[in-house]
Amino acid sequence: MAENIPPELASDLRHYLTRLYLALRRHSPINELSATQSSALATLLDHGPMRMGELAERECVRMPTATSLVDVLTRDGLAERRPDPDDRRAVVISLTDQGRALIADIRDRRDATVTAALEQLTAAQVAALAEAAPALRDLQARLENNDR
Amino acid sequence: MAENIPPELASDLRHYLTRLYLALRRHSPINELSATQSSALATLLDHGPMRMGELAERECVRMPTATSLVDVLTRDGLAERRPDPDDRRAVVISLTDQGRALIADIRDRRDATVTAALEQLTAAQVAALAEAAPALRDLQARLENNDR
DNA sequence: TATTGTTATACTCTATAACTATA
DNA sequence: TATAGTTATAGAGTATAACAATA
Repeated sequence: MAENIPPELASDLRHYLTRLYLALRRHSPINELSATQSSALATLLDHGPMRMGELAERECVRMPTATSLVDVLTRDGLAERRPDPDDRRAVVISLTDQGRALIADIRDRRDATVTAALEQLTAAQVAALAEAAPALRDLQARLENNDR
Repeated sequence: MAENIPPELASDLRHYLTRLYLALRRHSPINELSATQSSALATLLDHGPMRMGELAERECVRMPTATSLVDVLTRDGLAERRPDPDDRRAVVISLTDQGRALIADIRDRRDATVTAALEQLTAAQVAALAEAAPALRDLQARLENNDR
């Protein structure tokens, strides 16, 4: 494990990461979906149909919040509730074809935005980012784990 | 400028950055300040007293939002309004000593959280992150600029 | 009894529109 | 008339508490 952490690194990373997220978020498609909604759709796309409780947990929200979120997605034809055949208390949330197409399209356009920004960096900077990507993933995992 | 962007890099970075932000955000001090409030305090700490309109612009919110945010900060003794001596329509927002101490303390604790996670990575990973930090800063700047 | 989900209610954050006071 | 800020109002997102149906 690392021992000599450069003194400013934690502060710099926290600052840049926060700003990057806000910049990315500002590129969220206006007039289409909120960040909350697109996050839920992406979770459903990546992990398949799931029960309300699992969706709430993955999105780090409480059940009533998930209920009202799914209400909106259902109203807009992006997701649907079905009864769970194994447990009549439960519902299973799944994407509609329209929901699947929309979130895939949004992802493509967001990736294109980041690619366009990357193209304005130097080749060395892009290489540094590619080198650091796995460390970013692990850093995130550590933060999540230290959390719970 | 870079030309050959690795195909998965944009997608990976977007994903890790989003998750990292959410993980960092979850470490926000509970029962103390919301993300919105601490962001405003940090802006006031970094840039000194400013008028309501400037605070709104820096926080990327509209004026009524800034007004109610400052209402809360004032109510809690973290900031204060003063008349602008040069323009009797305007107010100047400044931190109180209590607000300054609180935001400095929050920053220190957030940095400590990130440092603790960094210490669990390998030395090579920490080096890769330190190497990539300037590129993260520039990537953010490009995204902001492409935006406006 | 315990669990799954919904309903009721409330607070924060955000916005637009209308207003007041001053420039 | 234009600008700085506030007030009025509304909608999204979040929470806790209380409830219904089922396990």
